[in-house]
Amino acid sequence: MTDRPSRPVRVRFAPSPTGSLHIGGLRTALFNYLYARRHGGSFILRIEDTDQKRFDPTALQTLMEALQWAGLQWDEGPEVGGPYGPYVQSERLAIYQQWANWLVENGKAYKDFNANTRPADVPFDKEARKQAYREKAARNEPLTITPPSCRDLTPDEVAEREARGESYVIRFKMPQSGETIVQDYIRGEVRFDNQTQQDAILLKEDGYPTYHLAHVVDDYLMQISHVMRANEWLPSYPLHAQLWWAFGWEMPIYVHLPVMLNPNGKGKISKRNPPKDKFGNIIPVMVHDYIAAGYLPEAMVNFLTNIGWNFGDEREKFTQAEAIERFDLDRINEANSAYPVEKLQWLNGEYIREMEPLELAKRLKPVLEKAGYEVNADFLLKVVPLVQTRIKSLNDIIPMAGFLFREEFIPATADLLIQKKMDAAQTAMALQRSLEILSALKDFSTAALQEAIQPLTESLGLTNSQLFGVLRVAVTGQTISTPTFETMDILGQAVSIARLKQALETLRSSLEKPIPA
RNA sequence: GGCCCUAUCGUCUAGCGGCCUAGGAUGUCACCCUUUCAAGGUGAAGACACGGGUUCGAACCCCGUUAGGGCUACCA
Repeated sequence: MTDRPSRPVRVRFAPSPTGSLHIGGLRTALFNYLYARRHGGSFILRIEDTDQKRFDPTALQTLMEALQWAGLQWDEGPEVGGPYGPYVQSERLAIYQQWANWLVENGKAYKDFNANTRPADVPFDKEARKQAYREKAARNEPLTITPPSCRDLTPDEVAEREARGESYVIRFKMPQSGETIVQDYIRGEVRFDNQTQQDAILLKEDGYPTYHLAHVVDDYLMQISHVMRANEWLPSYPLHAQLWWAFGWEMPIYVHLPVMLNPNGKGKISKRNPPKDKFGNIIPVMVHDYIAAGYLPEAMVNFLTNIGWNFGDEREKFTQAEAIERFDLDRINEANSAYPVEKLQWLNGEYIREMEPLELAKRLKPVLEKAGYEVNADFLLKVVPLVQTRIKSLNDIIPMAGFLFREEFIPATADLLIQKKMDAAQTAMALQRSLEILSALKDFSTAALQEAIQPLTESLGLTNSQLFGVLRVAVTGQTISTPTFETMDILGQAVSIARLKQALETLRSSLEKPIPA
């Protein structure tokens, strides 16, 4: 098989709007998008909102925001429209009902009136669910209501029960013997024994379709050429294939993508059990958390493209345009992968470092403003070179250089001011002498500061690290900060000197205090 | 429990029967640079899950075991 498509490429991303976009969903969308662009095809966004219980009115907007942030513009779908709309499934109910009835009329599906045999709610939690299945199996109880007794009702019986106003669902008549052989682009042929299959519900009691029906009908009507979806759908693929065959429609190519697992490889990455990094920090799962955390869309896209697929040439860093040029289905991995967050950190840092300072400033501005700082563009541009190699995410600028944008200054305590192998008296002396020099300075530029202060290390018998460290903490209030002289330059002479004096005061009062026992 | 998928350094991956004494990246560690933190430079440690086949030859093909993941809903 080759991934040269035999018909116009039309792929879709079909999320269920239950919240913000999941990071795994973004990757699925991305693979679809890359493939569409690679072959000059169309990328379609379809909203699968057929579960009224999980309806979230804000989700659609958030979802589209996330896709747009990542630069995945859809050619057809909500807002942009298209020739095969509507693209929201809840607006297509009549279509699904029509086709469900067509299946019934043609003997491929049937009305099931046994609403009272509906199984109790399946536990949502994965472990609990698994446990429930195990227990049922141990008691030799049927796991589900198979086979439903309405499968072989006569037309008269059906008409009679319908006339009585009994509610029903429409179930698919799955073949009860033989096997269903399906083709997955990545895995090849997969076989399922039909005896292990059940008659899935296509149309619910409320008239809404299930995913199974809706996606087949829509993919047909929208002329989808490739169904690229997460591999958790593989077990229901035989159902879907049988549906295509029952309708007599030409099937698209199905591509079951590997999924992303928690960083420790245990379980699918999920927001319900948020994964943690090695420091115990929660790793975001939703795209919006990454936006809020200051990740760059270009880094995110690069990162995600590298999981389950790789660029080749041993290149880790590439643009989306470059990825489009050589994206192919044949090199998609079949195995799931643990979510490698640390690579995202690294890549994000790489993108920050190679960015034009002006561009970085533009992206940093809203972050600072969100933190409550007023930002002068020229001033920010002076700060950018000092933070560019030091931040891995946009938000890192707050702890690193937030003090430059704050009105109020939080002075350091004496123990922070005192550097390694120094005492309070020595530190005070260093500050005193520095103050004398700096007060007299006419030129307060980085180079001049360096030149003026440097000789002091020798006369005080200190290392650069010690003396500059004292000044750093005095001026920034932090032990980790932007470089000392550059920072003083930006802060200006008056502010710098005021802070040095303040530090000196802190040390003097600590010297006067009796040493605690 | 049943069914399905998967298995190369900690992690993401290259490899598609001889180019493999298994390559890259990240992470880790060491050293250099150094004004803290970074960045940068140099280097090190680190993997074909296991057992059978097939073959002159196997990380690559087949079978089994083990492990992981998924599905088993009137959720997608």
